[in-house]
Amino acid sequence: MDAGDPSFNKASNPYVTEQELEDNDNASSETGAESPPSTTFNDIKLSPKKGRRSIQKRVVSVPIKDVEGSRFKGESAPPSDSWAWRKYGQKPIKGSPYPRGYYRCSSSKGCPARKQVERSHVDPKMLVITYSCEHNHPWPASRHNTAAAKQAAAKAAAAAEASTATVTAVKNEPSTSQADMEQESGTEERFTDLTEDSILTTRDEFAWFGEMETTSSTVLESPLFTERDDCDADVAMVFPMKEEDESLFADLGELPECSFVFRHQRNVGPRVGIC
DNA sequence: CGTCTTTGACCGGCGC
DNA sequence: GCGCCGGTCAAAGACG
Repeated sequence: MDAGDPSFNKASNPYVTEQELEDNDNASSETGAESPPSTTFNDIKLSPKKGRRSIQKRVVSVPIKDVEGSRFKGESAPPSDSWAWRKYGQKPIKGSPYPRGYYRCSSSKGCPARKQVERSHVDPKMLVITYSCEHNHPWPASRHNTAAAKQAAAKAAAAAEASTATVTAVKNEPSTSQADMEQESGTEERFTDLTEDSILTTRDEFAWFGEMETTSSTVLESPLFTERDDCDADVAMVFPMKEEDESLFADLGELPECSFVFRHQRNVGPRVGIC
């Protein structure tokens, strides 16, 4: 995904919807209640005191049923991805029986990325995740490369023992339409697991993702971003499972039947597939 | 020992 | 102007 691919953006991607900024959470929650997982992109402006002029915000709704049995039962499970997140707060939200967790990117110092995780009060089976980051801010190294990452991986490894199968059982059955998309748009311009799944793509909206390639070699080292061919075939199955990787993907096993993937490809920005 | 989560307090924005 | 609410801070304890 680069400047040469203007078609691959939130406006053209049928799996991405935009919603009113002020209704980010509610909108996504409501959407999640009756529709497949949805995502939204928003550029927002925070108060000057925050020192952040332009914040990119993305709202993701994912089914949470698989999380029910995890250690996050009853909580808003922080979705796993390739980065480390540190929880810095939790607040009960008015109108919702579920608290909202506030997570900060801990993959690198000074990382401005944040995400909020909460259950949809409309549909408790849906998890609403809001990602936000400064516009164009370089995305940090994969959590593979941090102490926190190792610790998280260790935790994940423990959890993986009980859910290793889940890692590979993530629903990612290539659909006909998916295959078609692949052929039409090229293998590097598509996601897997599109059926009834939402997709996040990143271009200008999340340029800071795109900078990963230049800011962190560790990202490229991760099979998440190197096994492109495999990814094309099946997100859940494609990655060679080294121990470390298993740990990483063990987290995925805790996600609601979902493989949450940040893909980073040559000339193509990273993408997030929500299923 | 370093990093994490938890949790109450604090602050600022916004609506009335 | 006031109160409510969301977001963040920071201290304390837990964990590996």
